[in-house]
Amino acid sequence: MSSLAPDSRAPEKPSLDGIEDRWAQTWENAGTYRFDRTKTREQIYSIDTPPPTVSGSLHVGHVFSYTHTDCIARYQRMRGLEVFYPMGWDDNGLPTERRVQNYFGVRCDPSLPYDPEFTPPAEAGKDQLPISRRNFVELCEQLTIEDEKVFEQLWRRLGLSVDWSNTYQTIDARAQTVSQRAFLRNLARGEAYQSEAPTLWDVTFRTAVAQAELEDRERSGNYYRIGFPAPNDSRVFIETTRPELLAACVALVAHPDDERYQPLFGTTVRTPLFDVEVPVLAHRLADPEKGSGIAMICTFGDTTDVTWWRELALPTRPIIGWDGRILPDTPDWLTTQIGRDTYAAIAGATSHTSKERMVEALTAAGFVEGEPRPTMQAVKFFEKGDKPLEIVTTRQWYIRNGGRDADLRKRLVERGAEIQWHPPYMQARYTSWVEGLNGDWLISRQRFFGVPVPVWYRLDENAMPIYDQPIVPADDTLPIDPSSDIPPGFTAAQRGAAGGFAGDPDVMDTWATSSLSPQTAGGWTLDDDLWQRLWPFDLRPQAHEIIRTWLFSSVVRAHLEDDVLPWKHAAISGWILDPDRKKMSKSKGNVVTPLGLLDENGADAVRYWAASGRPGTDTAFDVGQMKIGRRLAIKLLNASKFVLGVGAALPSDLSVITDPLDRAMLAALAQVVESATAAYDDYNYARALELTEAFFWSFCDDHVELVKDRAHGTRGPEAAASAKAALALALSVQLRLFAPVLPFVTEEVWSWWLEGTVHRAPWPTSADFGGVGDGGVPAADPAMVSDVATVLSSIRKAKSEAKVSMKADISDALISGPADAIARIRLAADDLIAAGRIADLRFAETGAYLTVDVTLTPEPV
RNA sequence: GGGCGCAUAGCUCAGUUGGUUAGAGCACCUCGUUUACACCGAGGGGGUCAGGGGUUCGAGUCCCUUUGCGCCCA
Repeated sequence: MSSLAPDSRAPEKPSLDGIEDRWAQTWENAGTYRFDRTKTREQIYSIDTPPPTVSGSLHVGHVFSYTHTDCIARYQRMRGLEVFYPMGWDDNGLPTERRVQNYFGVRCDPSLPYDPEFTPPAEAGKDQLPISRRNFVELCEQLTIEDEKVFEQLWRRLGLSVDWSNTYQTIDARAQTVSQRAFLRNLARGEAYQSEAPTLWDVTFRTAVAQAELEDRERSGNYYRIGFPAPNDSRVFIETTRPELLAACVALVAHPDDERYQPLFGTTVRTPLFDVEVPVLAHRLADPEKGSGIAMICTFGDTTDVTWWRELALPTRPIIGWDGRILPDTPDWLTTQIGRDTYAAIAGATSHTSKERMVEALTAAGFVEGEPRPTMQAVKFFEKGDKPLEIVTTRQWYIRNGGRDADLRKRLVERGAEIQWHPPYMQARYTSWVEGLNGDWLISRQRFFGVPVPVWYRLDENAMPIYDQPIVPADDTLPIDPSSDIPPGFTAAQRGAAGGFAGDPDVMDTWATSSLSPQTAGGWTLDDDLWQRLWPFDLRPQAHEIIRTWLFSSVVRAHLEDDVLPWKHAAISGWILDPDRKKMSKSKGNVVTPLGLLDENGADAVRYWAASGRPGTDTAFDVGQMKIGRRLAIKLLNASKFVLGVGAALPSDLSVITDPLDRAMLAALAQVVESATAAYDDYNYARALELTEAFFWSFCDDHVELVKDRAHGTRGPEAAASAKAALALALSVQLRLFAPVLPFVTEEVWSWWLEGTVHRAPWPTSADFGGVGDGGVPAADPAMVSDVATVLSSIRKAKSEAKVSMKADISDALISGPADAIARIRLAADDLIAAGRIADLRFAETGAYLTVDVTLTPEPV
């Protein structure tokens, strides 16, 4: 137990004003949350803090979920564990690139040389200024540093107990080293590989995207019914929403059981206008109910086309370029004049324009039957994009994640079952995602601001890359940038030359680096001493919408590298909903500024609201809940001022607490300690807060009122000493119970009368109450607390109904009820007489429930 | 289409392995300024626990089913 300060220093008029800045500064100066790396793994609680995307806007959801983690961190710290609680910034990737483009009015053109003198225009112009990749990356770094400051300021205001001497960026040298090293080890073990394959492609950003980044969106379209010339002057009608891909058609397909088309299987038809002979094939994925029941397969219109193409071993006839436009050169599979002329009409056009032109041409030539039929269809989009994805064949890097390997997939599903999920049902998200994987994890991106893929390629005599055997850097040279660094055994002059080398131009996707956040923060391969003290981590806190990306990819990396889970626990936070139960988002214009909330309500109040949200549960944004939190914080100040004002001090010996009511109150508090601890151990900070708060209010309303008179010494020094010791002990315990949620006000009150910081004080246990044995306070019967409270409440009710002051005198009161309850209440008779101003208090052992009959003393007129 | 979750007072939500009379706060009404607290306190009204069926001595809680909402996967 902390030693007692000689004099309490409770101010005359306690206030929350100014305490946030004062304590934030004190904690920083004292290193209160600094991580002590001399502790061993058993003494440490390690947190894999989510690195927020700093280029994104500050959101009240950030405040919400990071508060949850901080409550857990503070609890574990008070439990005596050394908490590893770093902060990372996720700054690479598309959001930053887009922000830099808009902020500075530039765009990256990798073909341009680096300009060391470059300074961005003072104001973003109408047309984006093309700059070199290195200049672009420098602007990204410049801007993210500013963004990080804003985030850090918010976190400090909120009182996160992060060790601010331990931060990282997902683009910094450490993250690059870790990401590249992990990748190269994946490569050496055959877990990373490259493949030239059909890839989902965002034409706006001109990069490949992964399965985890897709989302379906409903789009309206039109079915066009198009007749394919078949033998004997007949026609086979297909219905398609994408007639612009007709030139890419490689086959028609129907379900094997579809009797309408069974006679056609094995025959060929010709594509209208393009006049290419294509086979009619059977495949189970063809839906007889959809359109005419027979579909054209193009390379590639959607992911089903890819499946058909692969399983039916069809040729590749791509016509969509990386920019989403129809390729300019006439393909060689178009051999007839009409075919080449038709193509010439769409070459270079956008898909929208080429669709119009194809429909026009097909209609004019009589191949379209009937009118277009409107339809709604699910179209795949990049989650950050706003144009439908195309599928183009590109060379990309992949990491095996079970998407093409049933055994690995099974192992990864089992890994998910080993995680302790909070709440448990979130495991289902993980399992359904892993079981639905249909390909390996595509990690390369044709972008600029990211960790470079750390390989080079030899160039053949025609200066074409030889991809089979990439040149890898020496491990001790990491991190490298293959676009500026030279591979071993080559000279700078050989870059791009026949017989020379070329660097891989791609960067890794954000998830390929952030999946290594524990490795980056924990010093994997860079600081083995630290790493051994942290790994595997204890906790991954995160939001549920990124279970399929961040959580799963982190499990994959740890599984492949160390054959372990990266953490024991995953705490999944819910979303913030606006009062209309809609998800809050920037685009809906219903976002509240977190700093404004903190200014208006105070950090403890905002934290109180956040901590009231159950783990994993979506929670309504509710300023009212913050007002309650603020009221609670003020109540803590005032109640503490009273307790200390009567001269209460922690007893050196609990035996001075002799009064049965004091002992019963402490016994009840001991139960709260036990329940709140169990709730925290279950990561349920909300439950722990609720239990603590409920006790605190009754402590203030009932216990303090009951013992006030006795504590002032009206019934002798021993009776007063018992009351004051019990009040002080109860206050100390309650401050510690509240500390994880309300770090500022609890620290303020702690500083009035106790040494050190409440945030390193021991979490309360039965030892605070003298142990659980016969000598300990918990041996008292907590039922006395509720019995006496019931009587006090009845007395107040009588006065309230008589519309008199609580100070009014009672001439006599009769308490009736079961014998055991009466016996308990008799023990507090003197306190009840004083609190109720009762002249004559009597008891009767009758009735099943407690009742109180009150006669008020007539007021003198 | 498959799965997960939610539905309790006007509102926001608790309610632990099934167990006395279902709770809290806000809002509303009434009262009270009392040497911790007016950034306050006390008291009060308000519920067919979404509907239906079942298990049980006993169901807000467990099972089945219907409806509505949200999300995940396809």
